[in-house]
Amino acid sequence: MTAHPGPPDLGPKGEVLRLLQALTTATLHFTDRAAASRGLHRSDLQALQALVGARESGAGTLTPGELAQALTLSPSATTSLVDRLERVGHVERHHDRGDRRRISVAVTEHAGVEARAMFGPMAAAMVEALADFDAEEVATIVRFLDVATDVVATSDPG
Amino acid sequence: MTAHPGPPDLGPKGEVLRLLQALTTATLHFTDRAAASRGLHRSDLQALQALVGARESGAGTLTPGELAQALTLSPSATTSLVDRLERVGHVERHHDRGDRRRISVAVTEHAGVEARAMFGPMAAAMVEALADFDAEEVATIVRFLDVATDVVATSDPG
DNA sequence: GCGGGAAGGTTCGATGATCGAAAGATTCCA
DNA sequence: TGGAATCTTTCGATCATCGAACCTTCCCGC
Repeated sequence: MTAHPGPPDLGPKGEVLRLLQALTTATLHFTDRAAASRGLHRSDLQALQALVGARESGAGTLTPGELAQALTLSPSATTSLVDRLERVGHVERHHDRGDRRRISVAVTEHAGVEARAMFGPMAAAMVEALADFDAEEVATIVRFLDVATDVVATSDPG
Repeated sequence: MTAHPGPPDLGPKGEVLRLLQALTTATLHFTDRAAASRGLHRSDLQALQALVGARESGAGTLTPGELAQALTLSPSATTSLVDRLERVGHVERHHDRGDRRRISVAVTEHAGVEARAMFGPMAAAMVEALADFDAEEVATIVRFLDVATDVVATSDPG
């Protein structure tokens, strides 16, 4: 035993932390594989996800500026990113009526199909796995995920 | 209503999916901020996390090869990564006794301090938030996270 | 022992994602 | 109408990453 600090045992709550990290790592690997198998990058997939999310949330489309903010990316990098995605037919640029400085970036139907191909099976597997939890347990899970997301979003990484 | 497909309403289980995505996004942003504020990259932080995890799991250290596999990175990129981290004093290279082809990469105490500074407060906030859940609920959460990680890890992104 | 192959890391050159600064285009306001 | 503000793009430079070749060290059959 060469005197390593070792993990401070926090009991079941420490287990939650450990599992959250494992989940994050697994998710990262999953998206990496999904992106790599299509010749895309992590940022591209993030962008598609943000755009699909915007469409489903009623916002419809995003501007390059909003996309840059969502991805913590510089405006110039975002231009390149949209160029890439447009080149392969995953998004389209449209001039905003009303404010013609603005560009609206929208996912194409083609991208929607690909997104479903990537994440659909996993989502289905997740729903199936959730069959093992009763309604009350699912409610607990929802409550936890809500709180956990809030903690992560509002924590300061120093 | 311009005939967007909209989100297929899956009820509470769909809510779980949505929240998992939100959690993933929040985590990604958190690590991005943590890395950027220290002049590090996402891969560097991933590497440190993997190395700290290895130390706490009893494995002790990792070789560049294992690190490459853990990060889905090419061997050459991993060499550069270890160079970077070594240059700023976060890791050390040691020749493996016994098999001198092997190099063991170990985090320094300095890196451990930084890691705690980055993730400690968030972990504490998470534990505090978990105080609102009784033992049975925590057990449900643990069970869910375990299953969810397994689903993500074993799903095929097509 | 002693060669030939396998395994682990590193070096090299090239690609490309990203950044910061500056420019272009358009809108808003005085 | 003129100037500041906003949004996006262009430009040049930096650096993380990749693939291929290389070097060292280990293992195995003879």
